[in-house]
Amino acid sequence: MKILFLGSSSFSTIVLSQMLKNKLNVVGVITQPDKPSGRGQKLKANIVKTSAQENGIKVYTFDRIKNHIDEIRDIDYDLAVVASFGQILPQDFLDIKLTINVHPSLLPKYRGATPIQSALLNGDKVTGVTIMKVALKVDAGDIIMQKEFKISDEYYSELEEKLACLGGDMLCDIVRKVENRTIKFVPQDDGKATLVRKLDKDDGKLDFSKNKNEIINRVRALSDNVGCYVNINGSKLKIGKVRSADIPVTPKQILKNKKAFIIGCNDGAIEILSCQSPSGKMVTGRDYINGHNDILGEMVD
RNA sequence: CGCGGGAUGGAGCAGUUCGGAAGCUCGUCGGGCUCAUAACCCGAAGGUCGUUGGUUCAAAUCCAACUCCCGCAA
Repeated sequence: MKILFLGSSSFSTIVLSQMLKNKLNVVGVITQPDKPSGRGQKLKANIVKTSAQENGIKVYTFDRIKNHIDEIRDIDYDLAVVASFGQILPQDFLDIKLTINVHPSLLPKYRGATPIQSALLNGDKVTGVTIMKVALKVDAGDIIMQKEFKISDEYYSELEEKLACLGGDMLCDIVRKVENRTIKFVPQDDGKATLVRKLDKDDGKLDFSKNKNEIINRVRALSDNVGCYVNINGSKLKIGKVRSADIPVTPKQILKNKKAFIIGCNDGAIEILSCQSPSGKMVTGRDYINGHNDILGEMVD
């Protein structure tokens, strides 16, 4: 079965590599064109493109897929697999061949752009991967297969990788079902659907007047993608990893302790395990305190 | 040519404005104190201040070029 893959994020890359590991026959990859990014204005190839080329797969970069329908019709494929592509697929494309999507949530929960972050942000114990037929309405297509995944204490990137691998494995079964014509479609219950929006920098600001779990969940969900931060003495401090600390501290206050970087919150305290000041590298909380012992006892915002 | 910050003993930082004996908080090693400690006391080792060149009696500090690192914005 010849597969055409569409994706453009790190999640896509992992799904793709898992598919290749599972010996699925990926004949082509469609992704977004290179964009200027990073410092300077360097044109940076997106990771899906790089990864596909390394594996000798033909890559098509289409800014708007609806402008390239004829070219796609000329591609010889049987099934299109979409994973975090970032473009809404037009009906013209869906009419060509069966198109399925790998979505890292238990649909109809968390339709939209940030299913993984949302699960972490809400402190969910269980999430999962859904593979469904792509419909015009975003993430609303009929479900083909769904598997649960128990969340332990993963951060975003770890959970993303695990779910992407799970998705890549599920695709194996699905391809087999398509070949055997035993594939079944189950409509989603639109009444139970929730939609999650994109997150931006402001969502990464930590509020230490809130409870421990809320803060920790936010860091787990956002610190390694959008980024989490607090303001100390007027400058932003990026937060990497945190954990709960069993010491009573005034909310928002930095504990006067030279051995660890601990900030009080509503129901206890949070230890900052790693953080990064502007211009600096990500360092351990201990190292940060060593170089900035003047902030001990200060309040964060 | 998108904007900006940085490179100082093993770690994280100050010192650079206004050149003139290498400093802070830790770590390491040795010793002491304590029932005990993310506690304390004493002592020691460890740096050609990113690289190259320039100015100067004198450069971490001023000038020039280069290398590497990072934040923002996309």
